[in-house]
Amino acid sequence: MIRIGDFSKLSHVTVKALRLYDEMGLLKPVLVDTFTSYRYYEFSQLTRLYRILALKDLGLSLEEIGSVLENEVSVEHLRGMLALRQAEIRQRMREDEVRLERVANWLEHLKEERPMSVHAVVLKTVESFKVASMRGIVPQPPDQNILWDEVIAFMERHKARMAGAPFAIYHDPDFREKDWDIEVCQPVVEAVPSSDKVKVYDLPRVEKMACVVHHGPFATLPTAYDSLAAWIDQNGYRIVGPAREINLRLPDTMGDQNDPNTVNEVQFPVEKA
Amino acid sequence: MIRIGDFSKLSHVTVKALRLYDEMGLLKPVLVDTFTSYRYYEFSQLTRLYRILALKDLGLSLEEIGSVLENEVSVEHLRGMLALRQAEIRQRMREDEVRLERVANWLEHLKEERPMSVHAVVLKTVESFKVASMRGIVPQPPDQNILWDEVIAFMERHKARMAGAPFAIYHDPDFREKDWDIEVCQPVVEAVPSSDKVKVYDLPRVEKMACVVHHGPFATLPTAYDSLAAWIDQNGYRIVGPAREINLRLPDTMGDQNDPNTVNEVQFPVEKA
DNA sequence: ATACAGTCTACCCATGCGGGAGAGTCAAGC
DNA sequence: GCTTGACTCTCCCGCATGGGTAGACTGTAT
Repeated sequence: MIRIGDFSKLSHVTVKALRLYDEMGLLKPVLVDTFTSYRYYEFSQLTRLYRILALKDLGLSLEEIGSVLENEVSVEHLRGMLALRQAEIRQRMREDEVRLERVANWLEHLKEERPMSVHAVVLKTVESFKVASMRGIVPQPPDQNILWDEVIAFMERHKARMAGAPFAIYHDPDFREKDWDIEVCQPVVEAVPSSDKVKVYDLPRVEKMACVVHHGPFATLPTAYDSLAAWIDQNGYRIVGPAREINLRLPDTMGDQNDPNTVNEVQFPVEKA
Repeated sequence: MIRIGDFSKLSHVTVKALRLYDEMGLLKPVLVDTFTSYRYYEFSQLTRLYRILALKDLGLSLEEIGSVLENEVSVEHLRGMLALRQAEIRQRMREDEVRLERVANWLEHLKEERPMSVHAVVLKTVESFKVASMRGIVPQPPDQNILWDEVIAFMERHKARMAGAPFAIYHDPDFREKDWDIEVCQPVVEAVPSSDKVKVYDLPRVEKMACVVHHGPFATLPTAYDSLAAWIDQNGYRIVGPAREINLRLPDTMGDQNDPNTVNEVQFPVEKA
């Protein structure tokens, strides 16, 4: 019978860990002195300890290891646990690859620019939600207020309640001089019947949406598009749908194109290329 | 100015997380009501929040993000942090590969055997330590007590203190019928001068030692070797040095080859093949 | 007898939040 | 003006696997 320190040296497992395993019931000392509470181990317990370490190496939690050691799990069950672990590890490796790519991308970027001058891009999942929308062809983006007037009137007529910031979807796949295909959308709380011009429907969920927030007058918005496009390219994604431009904070005076406090979010649905 | 719940919906960051970022100083609301303690945010703060998320995606801790955002770190420093992250991620991916291999190996094993009938193999690093050793050619392994007698006498003569379990190193690269090249070693606390027969020296550190504990009479020890060899092979390692057989618990009666309570640990230095 | 190394319990810490309790606040509908 | 329901606030606990420390014993060697 040996004391915990020697058992620790033997096994290369810290005393702290041994005490934890004792407490969790994974490895009880053969004897605990009633008066001093000293733990006493046997050499033969190394077998069990090594089993614990082996299972831990596989990535099982201490609790799982406990049930495996107590034969509380069938072979089938254990197989299931391991298969699950396998899937988890593979998942994490995939994530790590993506992360690695992103880090490399930043390092690349850091060569030229001040760290924080770049627009920060985030990927998020956008759930489905209900909008009142109107789509039409307008000469230039600022002319979309023709569409907005209709939607606003519609909202008031139906006493519909807004459920979020208004936004526009730019359906043209590429840049154009005139005749833009724009859909203006206002999220609504509950369904109201569509009218002739204004449709109410559920915008489908988007699995991966690359988003960037832009802060400044409208004229500077293209820089946000540039950053976003560059990020999408460099991180190995591709655009798979129309852009959304969300008006988080509208100009103080309606239609002022130069208000420096305007805030927009630009979004592109993307997929791994 | 919007409340925390709306800011949360906007950004897809939970209220809990926003409160944490506030507390950590990463993202302070523009206004906190003095009486109600309500937090009020601005749309334009989304930019900063997205920066936080982007840095978090790279794997930086919240604390690191804090210093980056406060411009407390130079571009060089940030580059260093990211390079470090890169190394960490690569390291983890390598580990995951090994883990994956091991899990697959277990799944393979589970087809045939009861889960716990296998010897549990662990890899550990063995630091350098001092031994009193004697090496010689003996007809059969049990004859190594000739060597032991010398070492024991030497220990007593020098009043040397033991620093661990005695063990034997089997220097023959393959199995043999007779004339085994065996070195018996007794770890000692401090250096004593070598004698003619018994040498005292530092056994070098071993980076990766594959170890298995065997519990049972000597005759059953070969099964431990089998398990260990199989594990080494299946996990993509190869043996790069002589085996060690550590006598954790010797037979109750000296030299009893059939004591069922004998405990040994078998070790092989290995390398990734 | 004394010194020193080993061991005990018990508590706080880390990470990035999630969950919940209990109390207070805001906006809308009547 | 009052009620109701949805928000929000501040604590506090939990997670997983121990690391670190303090204060009190204990065991062993000189």
